[in-house]
Amino acid sequence: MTNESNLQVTFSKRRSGLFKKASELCTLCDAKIAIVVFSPSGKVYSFGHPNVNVLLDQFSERVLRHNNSNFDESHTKLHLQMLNESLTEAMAEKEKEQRKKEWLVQNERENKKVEEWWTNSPKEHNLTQLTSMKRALEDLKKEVNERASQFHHSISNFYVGSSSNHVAPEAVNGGNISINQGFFAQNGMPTHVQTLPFEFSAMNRTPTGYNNCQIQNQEFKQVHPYYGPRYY
Amino acid sequence: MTNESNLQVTFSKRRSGLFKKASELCTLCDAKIAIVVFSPSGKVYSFGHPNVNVLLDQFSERVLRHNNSNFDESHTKLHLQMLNESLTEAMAEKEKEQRKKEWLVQNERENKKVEEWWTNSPKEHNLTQLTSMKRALEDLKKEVNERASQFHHSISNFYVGSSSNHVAPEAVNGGNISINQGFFAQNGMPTHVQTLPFEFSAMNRTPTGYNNCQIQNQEFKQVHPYYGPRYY
DNA sequence: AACTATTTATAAGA
DNA sequence: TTCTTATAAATAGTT
Repeated sequence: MTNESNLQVTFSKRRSGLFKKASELCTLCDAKIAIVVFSPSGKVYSFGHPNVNVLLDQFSERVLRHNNSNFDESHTKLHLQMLNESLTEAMAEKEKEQRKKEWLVQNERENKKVEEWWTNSPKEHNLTQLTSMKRALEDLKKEVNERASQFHHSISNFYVGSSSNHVAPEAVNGGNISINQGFFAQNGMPTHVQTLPFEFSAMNRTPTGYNNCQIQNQEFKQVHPYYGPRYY
Repeated sequence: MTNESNLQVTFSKRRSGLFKKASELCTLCDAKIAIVVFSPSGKVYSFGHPNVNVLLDQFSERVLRHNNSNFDESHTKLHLQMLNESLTEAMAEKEKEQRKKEWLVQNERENKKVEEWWTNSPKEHNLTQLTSMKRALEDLKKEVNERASQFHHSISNFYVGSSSNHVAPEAVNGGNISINQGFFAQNGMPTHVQTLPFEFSAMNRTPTGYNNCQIQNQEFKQVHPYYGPRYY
C-alpha cells in the first residue's frame, strides 16, 4: 500500500467488494447477513439483508437467551462461540505482548543496551531497532486512541446513517424505543435524506442488502459496467 | 447451481471467502468489522474483529442515541451507564499498562537483563541507564494519564459514577480463559509466563477476526495451502 | 478434499 | 474522481 489516500481508496473498494460478496451470498444461498464496518476514522457502514437491525436483534437474542437459560439447545454452541471469541481476543493480546518481548530480545541481539535508546540520537539507532520501537509505541498509542475514539463517539454527534434495505420499506414501527431500531426509523429519513429519491430510481436499484444511504457514510452506486464481471 | 448439496458447499465456500475478505479489510485498513450470517437452515456464523459483541453494542448504542436524541430520560441514564462502563474498562486497561511498565522498571532495578526477565536470570545492569529508562517510561505514563483525564473531563458533565470504581483491580478470573490475562500478568509473572512464547507462534495463528470455534456453528480452519493464492 | 478452468476482485496507473 | 488493465484471488464444477 503506497500512501495514505490510497489506503482510503482501498478501504472503499474492499468495503464495496465485501458488501458485494455478502450480497451474492444472500441471493445465491438464501442467507441472511448483517455486516457492520467501522472505518479507522470512526465512520460506520452497514450491510443487511433482509435488515441489519432485525438480524442483529436476532443475534443478540440468541446471546441473551444463552445468558439467561441453561435449557436452550443452542446453549453449548453459543457458549463455545463466546469462549472462542474470548480466546481470539486473548491470543491477540498475547501476541502483542510477545512482540514487546521480541523487541527486547532484538535489542540484545543488536548488542545495544535497551536503556540507551532514548539517550542516543535517532541516527545512532539501526533501522531494525527503530522499527521495532516505533511499532511498540504505536501499539500503545493505538490502544489509547481506540479508547479515545470510543469516548468521543459515545458523546459526540450522531452523524452516522446506516441500515435498511432496498427490497421493501420496513414496517412502520411505533415510536417505541427498541434497542435495534435503526437509524432509518421509518418516520426518519429527515431533511438530509431528501436527495435520496433522485438517486434511486427503479432502474438503478441497490442490489440485495445494500444500504442506500448516500449521506456521509454509505454511498452506493450501481456497479459500473466496467466494474462488473468481465468476460474474456 | 446444480443440486441441493452443492448449494451447501457453495454456502460454506463463500462464507469462508466473505470472512476472509473481512479479515483482509481489517488488517489492511485497520477497520473494525462484525458479521453475522444466518444460514437458510438457521445456523449462525459470526465474524468479528476485534470482537463481535462489542462492535454490535457500539452500533446499537449509536442507533439508540440517534433514535432518542434529546428526549428520553431513561435512555440517557442507560447511555451514561454504558459510558461509565467504558470508562471503567479503559481505566483498568490503562492501569494494566502502567503496571507493565512498573514491572519492567522494577526488573531493571534488580539488575536483571531485560531480555531475560522471563527466566529470572540475574545479570549485570547499569543503574544510571536504568534510571534514565525509568524516567522515559514515566513520561510515557504521564502522557497516558493526561489523555485519560482528558477523556474523563470531556464526559464529566455526564459522568455519574464514583470515580473510585475505575481504580479497582481486575477481578481474578478463576476460569480457564481470561480475556486480559496477558503476558504481563499483574501479580508477578508467574510460571506460565515462560511457556507462553512457545504456545503462540505467529505461524499458525488464526487470522484477524476469525472465531476459532471448531464446533458446529463456527468452524474455522486455517486456509489450506491449496485454497490460498495460486501462481501460474 | 483436492484440483483447475474460469470468473472476479483489485492495486496501480492513466 | 473515473476508467483501464495486468495480476492476484475466489470459486464452480470435477475428480
